[in-house]
Amino acid sequence: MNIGQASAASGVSAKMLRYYESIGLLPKAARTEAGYRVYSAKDVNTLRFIRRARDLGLSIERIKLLVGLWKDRERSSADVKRVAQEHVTELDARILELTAMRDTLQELADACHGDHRPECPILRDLEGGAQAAASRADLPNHVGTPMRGAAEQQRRAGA
Amino acid sequence: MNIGQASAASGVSAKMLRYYESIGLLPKAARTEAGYRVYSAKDVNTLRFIRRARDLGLSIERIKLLVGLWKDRERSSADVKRVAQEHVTELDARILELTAMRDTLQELADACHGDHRPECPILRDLEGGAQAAASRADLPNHVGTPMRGAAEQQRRAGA
DNA sequence: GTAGGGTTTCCCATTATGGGAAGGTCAAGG
DNA sequence: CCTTGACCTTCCCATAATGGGAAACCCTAC
Repeated sequence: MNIGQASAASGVSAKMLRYYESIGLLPKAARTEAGYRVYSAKDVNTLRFIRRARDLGLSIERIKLLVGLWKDRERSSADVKRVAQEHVTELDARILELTAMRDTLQELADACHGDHRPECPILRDLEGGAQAAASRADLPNHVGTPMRGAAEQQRRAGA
Repeated sequence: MNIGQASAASGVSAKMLRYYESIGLLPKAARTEAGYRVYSAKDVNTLRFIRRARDLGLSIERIKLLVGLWKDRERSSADVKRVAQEHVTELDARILELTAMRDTLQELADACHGDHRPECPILRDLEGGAQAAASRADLPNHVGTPMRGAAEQQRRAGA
């Protein structure tokens, strides 16, 4: 199997196949005399595994761990579960952040007339954070001023 | 005001101040004879605006638009609202994706014993996507096989 | 043998951010 | 007046995962 065929069979682009090999997620593929990479059906299985793990949003680093556990007959399911659970925790955190942003922005947009006039609560809020935050302190589910920085810096660091 | 003071007053790092200037989000700052950047209270206002917009997850490109509208006395609130609404739409899409991932992974983790034994539904699922997808077709809120690719590719393209 | 399509490697770009080096500046204290 | 430490400057590098594209090579069918 050529790289193109392995790519088609696994749903992983040829570009990524080479990349995964280069970073050690995949072992170095065998080569033909001409230097073409050669893949087996077993390799395609691994690729599909990786593809599905990526679809679940797992990072390459975590996928490396999972592939290792997958190939290890002696693994404990606890190890696998821990990796999965860590990712769920991160997803939850990210979802909370995005939801807070979404809700705040939706509230502001709802309060905006959206007509030809220049008056706009969205800009007013961005302009005068603290004051505006006080004025919408009674609204539910918004990104409060004290929240800013902390969670945000986290997200940026993690991303 | 030096860059350090503007940074402290706005919550935007000095590094980012220079970066924003380099990409044209900020006008070129005035300089002292020695070449130090100089900022005014008005500049700090703009920086705070940008900071808050970033906290709401807006991209630099959209913030450029918003800053433009903000400074434009002739703007229509409809223009501002549209930009905000576009971002809400993207946030919603991302939240849906992450939630689907989260739910699928949580279901798999819940089904995993998490003990010393190697048997693990998580790995089984990653291994045999199609079959596993069929076996959990009755479960709610999971990442269905037909969903994969489409939404995922979108996310990756957009990210 | 030649055309067309697959492959290889290498470099570049993306997004927004931080780290760090080498060197200039400024203010306070000796 | 000179030193010291804190600040500033620019420039390069790194991040995560992916795509784009060029130049050169290979293979197969006609």
